[in-house]
Amino acid sequence: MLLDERKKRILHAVVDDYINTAEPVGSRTIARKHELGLSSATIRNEMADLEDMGYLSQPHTSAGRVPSDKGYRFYVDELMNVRELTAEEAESIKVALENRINEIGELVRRASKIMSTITNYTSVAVTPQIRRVTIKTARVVPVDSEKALVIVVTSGNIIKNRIIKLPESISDNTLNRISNILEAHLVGKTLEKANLPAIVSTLERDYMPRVQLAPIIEALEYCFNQLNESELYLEGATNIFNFPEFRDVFKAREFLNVLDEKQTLRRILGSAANKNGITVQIGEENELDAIKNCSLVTATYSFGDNVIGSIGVLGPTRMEYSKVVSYMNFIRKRINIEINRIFGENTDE
Amino acid sequence: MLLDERKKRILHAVVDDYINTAEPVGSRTIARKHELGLSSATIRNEMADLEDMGYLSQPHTSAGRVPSDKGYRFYVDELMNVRELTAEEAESIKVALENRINEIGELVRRASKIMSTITNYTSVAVTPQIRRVTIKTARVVPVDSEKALVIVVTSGNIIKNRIIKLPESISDNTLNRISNILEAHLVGKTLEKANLPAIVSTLERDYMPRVQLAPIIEALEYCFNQLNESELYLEGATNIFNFPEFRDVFKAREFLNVLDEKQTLRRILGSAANKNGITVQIGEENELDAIKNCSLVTATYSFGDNVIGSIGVLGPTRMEYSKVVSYMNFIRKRINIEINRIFGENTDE
DNA sequence: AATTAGCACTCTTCTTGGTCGAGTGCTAAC
DNA sequence: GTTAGCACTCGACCAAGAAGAGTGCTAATT
Repeated sequence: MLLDERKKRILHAVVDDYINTAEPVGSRTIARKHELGLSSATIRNEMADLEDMGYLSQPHTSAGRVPSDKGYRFYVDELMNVRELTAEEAESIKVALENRINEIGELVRRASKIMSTITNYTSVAVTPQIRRVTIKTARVVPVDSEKALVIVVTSGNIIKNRIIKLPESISDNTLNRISNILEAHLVGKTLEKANLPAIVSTLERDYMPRVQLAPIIEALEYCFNQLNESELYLEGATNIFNFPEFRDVFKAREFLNVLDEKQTLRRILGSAANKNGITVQIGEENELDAIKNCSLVTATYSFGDNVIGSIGVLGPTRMEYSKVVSYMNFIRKRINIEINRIFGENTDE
Repeated sequence: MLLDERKKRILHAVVDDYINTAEPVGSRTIARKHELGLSSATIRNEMADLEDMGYLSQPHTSAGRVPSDKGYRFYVDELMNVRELTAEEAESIKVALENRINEIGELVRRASKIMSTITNYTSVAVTPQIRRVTIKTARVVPVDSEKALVIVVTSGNIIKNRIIKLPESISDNTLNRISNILEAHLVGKTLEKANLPAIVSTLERDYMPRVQLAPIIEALEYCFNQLNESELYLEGATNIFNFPEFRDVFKAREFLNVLDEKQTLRRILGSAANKNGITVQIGEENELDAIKNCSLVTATYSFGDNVIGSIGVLGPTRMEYSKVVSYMNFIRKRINIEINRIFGENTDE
């Protein structure tokens, strides 16, 4: 059954009110605060209908109404007003995201930080875990007489490095030669296509003893593994204490425990990353039991046609959806723009 | 006034009991659990004395006794048994700290992690912020046609790097020449003694236009700044939820907020770092109001004769001091040993 | 036929008062 | 000096009652 205009207006009012106050909303309150031109009795009848339809629920018989997950869902899909940011808001975010950032990790971290401070919820973000990332350089740099540094830089300027201990002193020239061979084999390749055994045999043909190569190859593998692992940023974890729904220590603890499980968080964000654009997951819609009283707004960001990562805002189901989505929309666009700048048009086709 | 043997035994019993149960300890409990050969009445009298002297206090008239900060202080200084770790405990920590760690940051982070999981409290650690750190290498490595990577490695194998955008394409050879000049000027120097202007003039004498040098110098400065900033690691923040003293949300929030303020934490740890060895700060002895119901056990670690950083365990004043100190003793020793290994005897005199 | 006023009813929250039990402090006996 | 005994204190717990917010239903109104 569809909702008529009046029911929509009332549902809208209830959700707005509950989001603001965190208290069950009564018919009188609606009649007073919102100019609907209806008496509390009429509203009462409508609210009873909305409850029958599953959009609202009552904590107990003589309390006001609280939106159900279905109610929030309808609100998010049909009712809420997503606004454009003002010129000033837009500008300040824009500046914060383009200022001196040459690295994709830093970009995503800052975006997450911004979302968390603006919305007062918890923000989570993952850096790209892109198999498509290509290697821009891979070198071995001498550090001292017995140690060297293996460096890998990929498109997006993601840098990984690893100190290695050389089995015996190797001359700078030799390291340079090795670096050149590494680059010849690796530059422009994706991680998947990197063929380490081929490098080993080329180097051996060049009279490099295998024992000296071992730590270098090991370090390269280490760097590649690190590149495959996306990093996860978390901001504003303690913001939940601002919300009455978490004034119970057990609730708060459960929430914070979820945030401690990086692996789980990554999965949650990842599952939203399949879809394009902005996704809102409300309460029971979340897979994870521990956040079934929370909502998660995620946005994906892309390079070219490929979704490469996502950023999310996690808060109580009683979330300021319109605010979060409005900002998320904008930030998402900015991230995409900045990513294109960082990856650079010419180095990655 | 000094405490006689019997008072000490009773105080010891009260503190032990309270640490275990978190409930005020009554005279009957002591008489029953601990074989002191005294009736509850006698113990009652002694406890009244201990209260007069300030070692114990009563939450309310008809409750048992709770140790005061002064009581804990006496316990820590005179009563508690610090034990040696068993061979197995020692071995497993030893292995965890030497396994594949070539970097001082990673070492400290793992030590912190170990302390937090073993003790179930929150652990904090700062990496060295050493002006005495010397530069082992400084290079500019080409990344692609328009970007390069500036790398600085110091003793202790602390690595910092920064991507720069070159104003115009510079050949690999030139970058190599620049790297050589950087190394000539910087290797073996401490950060303080690094003379960037001298490098600029040397490079200019070598016909490098200043505009091309600017981003390189800037990146070096960035790396040096990063090196001056010590990193801070935090483990087991949510452990506080295990303790009844934090079942009040406001308490928990206050505690977690302190942990969010990296700057404050650094100061707290730093102020303990003046002293040598292990320090225990109990309740009101802490500067910071927000942790006046907590105790902090800190240990410093050193390279050579210089204290270069510290690691701390933060928990309720009702802390298992003897356990924490026992483990801290051992971990501190291990960190010192590993640091000497990582810094290496020959590269830093 | 839709809306509204009115009212009885329900359920939570807050307060009050009373009991229970743990633990103390004091006194007198050992 | 130690201990048994007892009156006393105070928080924890529970039940009963009052207050208040909000509902659902019925009957009156538009």
